[in-house]
Amino acid sequence: MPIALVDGNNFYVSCERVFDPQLENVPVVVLSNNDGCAVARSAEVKALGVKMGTPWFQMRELAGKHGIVALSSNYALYADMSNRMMQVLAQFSPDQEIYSIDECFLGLDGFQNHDLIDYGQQIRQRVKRWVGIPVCVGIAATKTLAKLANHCAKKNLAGHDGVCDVTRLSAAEQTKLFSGIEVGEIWGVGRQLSRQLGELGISTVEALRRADPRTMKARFSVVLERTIAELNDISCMTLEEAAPNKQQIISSRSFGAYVYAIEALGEAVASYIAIAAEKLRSQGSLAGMVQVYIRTNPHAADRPQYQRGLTIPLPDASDDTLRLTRAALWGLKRIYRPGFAYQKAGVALLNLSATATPQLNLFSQSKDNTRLMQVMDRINDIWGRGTLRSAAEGIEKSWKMKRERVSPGYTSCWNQLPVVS
DNA sequence: CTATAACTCTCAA
DNA sequence: CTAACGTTGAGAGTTATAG
Repeated sequence: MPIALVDGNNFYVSCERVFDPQLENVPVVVLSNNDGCAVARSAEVKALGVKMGTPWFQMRELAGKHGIVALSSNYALYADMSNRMMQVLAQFSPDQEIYSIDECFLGLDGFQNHDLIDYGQQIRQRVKRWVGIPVCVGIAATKTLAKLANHCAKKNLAGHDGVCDVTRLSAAEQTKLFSGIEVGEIWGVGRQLSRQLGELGISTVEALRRADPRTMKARFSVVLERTIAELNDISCMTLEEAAPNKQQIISSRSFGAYVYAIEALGEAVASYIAIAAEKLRSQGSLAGMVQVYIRTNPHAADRPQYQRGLTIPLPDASDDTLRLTRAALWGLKRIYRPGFAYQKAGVALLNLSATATPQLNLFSQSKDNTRLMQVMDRINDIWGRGTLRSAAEGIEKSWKMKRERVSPGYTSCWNQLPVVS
């Protein structure tokens, strides 16, 4: 019955520290794509009051004063470290749900005889020793409570140094613990709900736990009703071990500098299609519609604003990068307006269906380049993505995102390994 | 009218 | 020197549309 939620401590920062020990005990932030906002903060940075999502330019002064090291995000590195961590964690239970890049649930059915706090400590030690990443472990009867327990473990609200087992607490201890935690910490309770619950006088976990499920369902939603049940040890969310195929695949990015010309926008759109189509093929799906969208910078209030998207239905569902690209570029031509400073473009593949049973169209014109796509995927898998690509993606890619402080590909690129003498 | 498609809002990491 | 603020995906609920 018990479930553990294992979560890496400021995961991206910890990944960087594994390969550069000089970052240990130093304030470190990892920035989002385009070096925009802080997406991971070391404990030292959190102590300086830097909030999640703070734009880098806003904390620049503080960073200078306190020697904050800022790094561009290096997703190849984090994905690799994540895989290693998940493999180690899988050794601790036959039931694992990988929930995100840095956390997973472990089903602990049949482990009731173990000392779960001790088991949690073993998990922490092994991941630290074998992968180098510090993690915390929350244990409870439901996923929602396990997430909450993990929060307690991270904040060390219940002792036991990085592990919190809620099932071991008495009713009185639970009441005390939950009374001290804001509702917003609960999984599924975001900004809007926190505010509205607050207006009803429900501002702590304990208050929501005690709220009447029927009333709350009527006032808010089934989702909140389920959350309340989960807070009361009634499990409503099962462990999902196999990730289902995506229903939509999106690829979008901000540019390193403003883009004005449709030619550059087209290169970006073609590049994003290539990324999305690769994911599409890897899950064995076909796309029935292609969406393309462009926008100016909404934060630059003094500049003229423009934002538009278009969804293009395909005559036949396809996974052919070249066909999807043609559709997207056709759409781009329709929505493009000259004279604007574009900051971002994106594409989405929608209406996904399985490759095995393609919907046949009586009026089908062209055939997909199936073999070409297979060859392209193999080459790019071996030599890195973008090695073989359509000319539409462009060569220079002057629009590509800013990554001024990226760490080496420690685990993914031989010639970026630092030389130790 | 109903069934479904399309869109909006919220949440999460 | 200046300007500079992420990405991807899901689900629920609402609105628009087709038949």
